[in-house]
Amino acid sequence: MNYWLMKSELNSFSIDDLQRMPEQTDHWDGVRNYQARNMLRDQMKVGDLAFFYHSSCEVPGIVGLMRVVQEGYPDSTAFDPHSAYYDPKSDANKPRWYMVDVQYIRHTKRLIPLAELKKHPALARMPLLQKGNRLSILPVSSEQWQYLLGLENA
DNA sequence: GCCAACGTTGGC
DNA sequence: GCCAACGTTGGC
Repeated sequence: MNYWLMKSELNSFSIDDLQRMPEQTDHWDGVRNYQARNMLRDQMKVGDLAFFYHSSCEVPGIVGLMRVVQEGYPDSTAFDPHSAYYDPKSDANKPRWYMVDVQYIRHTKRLIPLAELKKHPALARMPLLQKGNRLSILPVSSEQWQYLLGLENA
């Protein structure tokens, strides 16, 4: 079982949006980075857990938990000329981009800000905190996962 | 295959 | 709005 952190811009898709979806489930579409694509396509498994992370907002940070409920399959928005994520070079017969389905579990007890994560030596190795890392899908170790859950009550 | 130019991400 | 960091594109 793997752990992940998935970023979404607050004003494009928030954890509240996910909670409001039917079955509190949605596909995580629009990822257009090959490293992230590889994780979506090859590594994320049903039952994996992920933190929901709000980016590009006043206080970026971890806001909730979700579960992978459908493994990687082709991201249909890549084939839709009307989608903001349309990629004319992605061939439906040989899909370039993938998505998974995720289900809302709960909000964290509080927003855990990025600035706070940076203060914890135990988290220093998190890919999220590495300089220049812009990936929207990031792995989290089980130790880091447990540690982060502990911060909820801090 | 190199690399300059350009676009995007995302914190601040 | 700024800008650092990184990825992608395309000419050569």
